[in-house]
Amino acid sequence: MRHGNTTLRLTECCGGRLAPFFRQHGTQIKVAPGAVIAHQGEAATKIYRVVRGCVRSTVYSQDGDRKVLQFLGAGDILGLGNAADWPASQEAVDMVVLESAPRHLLEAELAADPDLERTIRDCLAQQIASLASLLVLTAQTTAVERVKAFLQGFVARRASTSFVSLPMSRQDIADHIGLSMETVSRAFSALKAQGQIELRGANFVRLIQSADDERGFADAA
Amino acid sequence: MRHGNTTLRLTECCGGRLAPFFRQHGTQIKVAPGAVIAHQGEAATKIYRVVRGCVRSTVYSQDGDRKVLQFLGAGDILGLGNAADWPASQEAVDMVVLESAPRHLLEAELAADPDLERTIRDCLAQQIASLASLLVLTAQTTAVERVKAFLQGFVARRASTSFVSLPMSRQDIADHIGLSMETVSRAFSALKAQGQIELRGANFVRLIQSADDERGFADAA
DNA sequence: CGACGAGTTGAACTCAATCAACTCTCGTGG
DNA sequence: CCACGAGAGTTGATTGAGTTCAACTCGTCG
Repeated sequence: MRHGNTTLRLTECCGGRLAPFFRQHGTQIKVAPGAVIAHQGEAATKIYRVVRGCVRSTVYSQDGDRKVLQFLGAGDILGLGNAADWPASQEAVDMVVLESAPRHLLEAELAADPDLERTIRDCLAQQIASLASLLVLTAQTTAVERVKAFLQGFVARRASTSFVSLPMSRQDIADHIGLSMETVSRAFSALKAQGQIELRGANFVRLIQSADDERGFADAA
Repeated sequence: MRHGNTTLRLTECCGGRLAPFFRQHGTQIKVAPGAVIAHQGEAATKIYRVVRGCVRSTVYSQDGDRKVLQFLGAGDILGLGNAADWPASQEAVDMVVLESAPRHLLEAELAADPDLERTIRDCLAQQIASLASLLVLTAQTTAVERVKAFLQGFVARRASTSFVSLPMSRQDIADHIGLSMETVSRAFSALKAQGQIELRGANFVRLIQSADDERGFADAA
């Protein structure tokens, strides 16, 4: 089965354009690895912008099953959807620095600045595209393909040809792409054995460009 | 970890509030079952509102694998994301009636009416929730559970306690929830055998309320 | 009526989940 | 400084749910 890579890229889309807003109204906070920034179901009164580190959006079902919807990095925004409550928990993967601002200030700003509305709509559309990509990725057949596609998507955002840090655990990746931790680990080993990736420790990867890494999806929504 | 239930409900959210816009600017068209309303990748110059029938948003990958992102019904809007191209193909499942309007007219309207912006943002947020639910549903373990959850989600939108029409094929459902057609069929049979659903032909279902269905996917809100 | 497509059912197989053992790294305290 | 322990990650063996291929049924439309 031939699959193109599913570009995961979201983000940095309107994050950049919201930077002035946060510079004006935001206060900076620091969150320790594993700590929860916002609980699923809680009232969402603030919005955040990731300055540094990696955040995972996680949905929990009744029985404790986890699903990681996305990993957010520098420039990404949390809390743009205008639901009253957080639809997912937002958790720090590593040491995270955030800018936070009250939601109502954004609403005020929006009323004044129509361009900002457009920006936010773009950002939401981007998020839709990102989730759609994840759905397609999840539908991809083999575990190795899924893991490879995930890595390509994640690394693409860094645009680096050398080693890239994977701050999240194997379990996080597993819960993201719908596999067990062991299978993810095996897929890493397989990709390494096939010469498709290089590992330094468990948390630094480098993708080896192979000839048939044609481009796959244009995203956007 | 106790977390709230995962609301599946999408749609009819802002569709209704866009009705006046379409009444003013829209023209009505009719699309035959199976016909394509918009091709993935094509320029998106129009937006549509479903008046009657069922539309599926489908993403195709290079090798022809299909993923059905969502089924849209009366009141739902196609083409709200402001990407230049359609991110997915929009296809008529059964006989569909649509209202269509040029995109630029909506843009013009938006500039004039700030409430409309808000409406659209709500609708996009809703779509994000819907995709997130699908991701969680896909992560759910067994095939039978997935099919049951799909049916509950689909029927919930009709709010009917009697038989509901399932316009889409087993293959459509399979491509939606990430199973093979045969497995979907088997799941239908199993649910029927367990007395959880009733079938009239292959395309009419009735859910049998069971005691422990209260908490499962009740959407509320 | 006949035929075609959609749906169902059956049987064999396969890939990932699961359970379990083991390694590696890193941080703590003797 | 080294021993120890804890947690993350890897690897192995087994099992099972879902895929696949194939036969068959059913309903619909010419």
